[in-house]
Amino acid sequence: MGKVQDNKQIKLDALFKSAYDLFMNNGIEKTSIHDIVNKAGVAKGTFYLYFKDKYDIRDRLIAQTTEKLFMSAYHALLLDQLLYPKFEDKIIFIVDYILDQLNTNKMILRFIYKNLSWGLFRKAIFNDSLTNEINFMDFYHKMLEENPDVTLKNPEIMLFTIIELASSTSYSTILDGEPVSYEEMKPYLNESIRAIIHNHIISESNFTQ
Amino acid sequence: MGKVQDNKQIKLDALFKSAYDLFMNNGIEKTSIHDIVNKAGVAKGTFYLYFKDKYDIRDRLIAQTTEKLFMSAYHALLLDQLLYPKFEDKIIFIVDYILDQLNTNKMILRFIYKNLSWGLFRKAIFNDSLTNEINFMDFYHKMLEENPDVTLKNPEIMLFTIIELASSTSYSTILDGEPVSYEEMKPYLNESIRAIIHNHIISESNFTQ
Amino acid sequence: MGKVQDNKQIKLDALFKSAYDLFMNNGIEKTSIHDIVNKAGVAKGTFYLYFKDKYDIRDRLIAQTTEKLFMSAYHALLLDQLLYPKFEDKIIFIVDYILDQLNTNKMILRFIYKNLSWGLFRKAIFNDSLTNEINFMDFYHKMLEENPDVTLKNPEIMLFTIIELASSTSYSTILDGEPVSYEEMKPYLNESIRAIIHNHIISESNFTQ
Amino acid sequence: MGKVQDNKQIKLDALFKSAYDLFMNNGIEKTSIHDIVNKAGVAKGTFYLYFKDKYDIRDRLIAQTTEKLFMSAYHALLLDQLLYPKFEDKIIFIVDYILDQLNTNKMILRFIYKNLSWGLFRKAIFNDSLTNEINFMDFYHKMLEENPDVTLKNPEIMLFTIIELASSTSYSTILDGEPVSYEEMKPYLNESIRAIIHNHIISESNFTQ
DNA sequence: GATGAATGAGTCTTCATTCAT
DNA sequence: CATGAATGAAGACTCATTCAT
Repeated sequence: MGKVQDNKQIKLDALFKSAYDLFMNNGIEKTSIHDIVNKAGVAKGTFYLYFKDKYDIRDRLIAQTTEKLFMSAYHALLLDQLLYPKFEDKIIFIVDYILDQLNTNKMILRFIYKNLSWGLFRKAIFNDSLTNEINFMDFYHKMLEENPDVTLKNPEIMLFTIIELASSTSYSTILDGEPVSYEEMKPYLNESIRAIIHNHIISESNFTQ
Repeated sequence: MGKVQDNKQIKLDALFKSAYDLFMNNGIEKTSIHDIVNKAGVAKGTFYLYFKDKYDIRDRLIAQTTEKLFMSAYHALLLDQLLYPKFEDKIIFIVDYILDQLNTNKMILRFIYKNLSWGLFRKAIFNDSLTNEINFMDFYHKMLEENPDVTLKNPEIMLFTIIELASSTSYSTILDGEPVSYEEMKPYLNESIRAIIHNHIISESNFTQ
Repeated sequence: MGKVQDNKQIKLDALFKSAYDLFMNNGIEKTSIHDIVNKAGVAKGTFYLYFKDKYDIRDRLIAQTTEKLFMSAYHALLLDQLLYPKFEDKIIFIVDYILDQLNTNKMILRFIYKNLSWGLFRKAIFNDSLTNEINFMDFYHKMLEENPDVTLKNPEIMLFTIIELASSTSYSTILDGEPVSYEEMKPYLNESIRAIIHNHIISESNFTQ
Repeated sequence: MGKVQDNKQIKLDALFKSAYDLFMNNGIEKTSIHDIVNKAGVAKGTFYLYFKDKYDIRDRLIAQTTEKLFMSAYHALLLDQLLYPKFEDKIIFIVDYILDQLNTNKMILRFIYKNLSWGLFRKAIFNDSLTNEINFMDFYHKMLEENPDVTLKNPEIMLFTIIELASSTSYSTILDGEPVSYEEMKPYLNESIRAIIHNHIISESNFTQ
C-alpha cells in the first residue's frame, strides 16, 4: 500500500523535475509531452494520470517556483530582520532578494514571467493548504501588524502594484538589458517602490506625504 | 510600373489587415499562415514574399498598433493641452487615454501585451523612419522642453517605469479583473504614477513636491 | 458465501447498467472501458473478471434488450388477444408494438440496429436457458399452433423476412426521417408485411394466393 | 496547368483506390489514414487536401460503389430487356443481379451495408450531376413509364421497401448464412418482393392482385 | 476476488515551408 | 511576381489490457 503510494510520488516528482528542466532550458512551447515523459522515464499515458495537459503541469510548476522564491526571501529576511525595522525596508529587501535570485537564474525569470497571472500568483503565495506551513500572504500581513505605525490604504493593491512593477521592469532589464541594465535600473526601481509605498501610507505620523 | 507597385501595396495591406483581424479574434497561436492568406485572398507563397514568418508580421503589426495608440493619445492631448499645463498631468492624461482605449478594445491589449518588449516598443515609438511624421519620442521630449520647471533624473527610465507599471497592472485588471477591477485600480495607479514622476523630478523651482 | 455471490451480482449489474446508459447516450465507439467502470464505481480490472471486452458486454446487452422488447410485445398481445384472432393481426400487433417503443426511445433503436445480427437475435429470442421462462420463439410457435387454419411454407424464413424488413425500414424512417417519416411509412410497412405473410401461407382455404 | 490538374487527379484516384482496397480487406475501423496514404504513396497532409476525414472518403466511396452496382445492373437489363417485359420482372432482375454481385464479392456487401443510409443511397443513385450520365432514379422512372399498365401507390416508398428488404436479408444470409443460405433464401425473397410490388399496384387492368 | 497504476502503441490532425508551374 | 499542391515531421491525446499488490 505504502509502496504504491511511494511509487506514485516518485513518478510525480520525476515528471515535475523533468518538465521543470525542459521548460527552463528549451521553453514551454519547445517542450513536448514526449520530451517530458522520456526524460522522466515514464510512459506517455502516465503523464495524463497526473496532469490534464502541458499547461496544467506548467501552472503547477510556476506556483511551486513562485512560492519557493517568496518563501526563501522571507526566510532570509527573518535572519536579518533587526537590520530592517521599517516596513518599507522589509519590502525593498524582499524585492531585491527575489530579483537578485532571478538575475542569477535568468531561466526562472523567463519561465515565470510571461506565464504568471495574478490569479495564479495568488494561488501560489496563498499556498492552498498544500502544506501546513505558513504562507507568504500571512507573512505580509504579519509584517504589517509588526509595524503599527504604518497603515495602508489598500495593502493588496499596493502589493500587486509593486510586484507588477518589479517583475515587468526586471524582465526587460535582466533579460534584454533594455532600456538599461538591471544594475542601472535597480536604484530607480527601489525609489519608485518607496514612492508607491509612501503613497499608500495613511498615518498622522507621516509628514513626508 | 506604378500599377505593379499598387498591386503589391494592395496585397501587403490585405495581408496586414487579415492577420490583424485574426490575431485579434483568435490569438496568434491559433492563427495559421493558411488562415491569413485565405482571408487576404492571396496565395500561400505570396506571404513569404512579404514576410519572413508569422512572427515577422506579428512584430510589425504590434509596432504599428502601438504607434497608433500613442499618437492618438498625443493628438487628443494637443486638442485639450490648455487643460493640462503641468507635465505630470499630461503624462497621466496620455496613460489614461491609452488605457481607456485598451479597456474598450480588450483584444488589442491581449494582442500587444504578451508580445511587447521594450525593444519592440522603442522601435514603434521611434517610428523608424517609416513615415516622415514626427514620432512619440519627439513629443515626449517636446513636452519636457515645454515644462522647463521640470527636470528629470532620467527621462527614459521614468517613461519605461511608467509604461511597464501601467501596462502590467492594466493587463491583469482589465482582462482578468485581478486583483481588482480596472475602475477600482485606476486611482491607485494614477497616484503611483504621480509618485514615480515626483520621485524623478530634480528642481529647486518645483514647489508642488 | 451468499454475500460474496451477492456482491458479485451487484458489481455485474452495475457494469451492465453503466454500459447500457453510456452506449445509449454516447454510442458504443465513444464509450471506453474507463467510462464504464467509472460510472459503475468498480475498478478497471474488475471489468475483465466479468467480460472479455467491450464487445462482449455489448452483445450481452443487445440480447437482453432485444429479449425484453419482444417479451413485452408478447405480453401486451396476451392481454388483448381476443381482439386479434387472426395470425397476421397478431404479427402486425407485435411489430407495431415494438416499433412504437423504438420510435419512443430512439436510442434503443440506434443501439440495437447496427449491431444486431440474426445470430445474436436468435440467441436473444431463444433465451438461451438464461432464465427458466418461456422464450419468444416458443410463443411464435404457439401462435402458429393456435391458428391451425394457417400453414406456412417456412416459418423461420418468414419471421426473418419480416423482422429484417421492419427493422431496416424503421431505422431509416425513425432516425433519419428518410425517405419519409415513420408515421407515413407505417401503413405501407404493415401492408407489405401482410403481403409477405399471405405469400407464405399454404392453405386450401386461401384463395388470395 | 493541365499537368497540375492531371497530377491532382492521379493523387485523388490513388487515395480512392488505396482506401477502397483497405476498407474492403480490413474494414473501416481497422484502416487508418496512415495506411491509406502509405498505400497510395502520398504524404499524410495530402489526404487532408482532398478529404475532411476518414468518413468523408468512406461516404464518397460508398456512393461511388453503390452507383456502379446499380448502373451495371441496369445496363445488364438493357441487354436482355425483351426477356423481361413486365415491370416486376425487371425489378426482380435488377435485385437478383445486384445480390449475385454482392454474393460474389462479399467484401463489397460488408463495406456498403453497415454504412449505407437511405440519404447516402439516394445521393448515390441520383448521381448528383457528378457525371452527365443518366442516373438510376431516371431509369426507375423510365421503367415505370414504359409499363403504363402499372401504376404504383408510392414508387419511392416501394423502392425503399424493396431495397431495405433485399439488402438486410442478403447481408445476413450471404455473410453469416443466417438463418439460411443465400441460395435457400433467394426464392422466398423474390416472392416477397413480388408480393410487395403487387401490393403497391393500383390498376384496373391488374387482375393478379 | 478486487484494485487501479502503468503501459506505449496507435490515431488523428495541423502547419510552416518549398518549389514546379 | 504569384500560385497553391505537396510535404512529412511533430504534436497531443486515447485506451484496451496487464499485473503487482
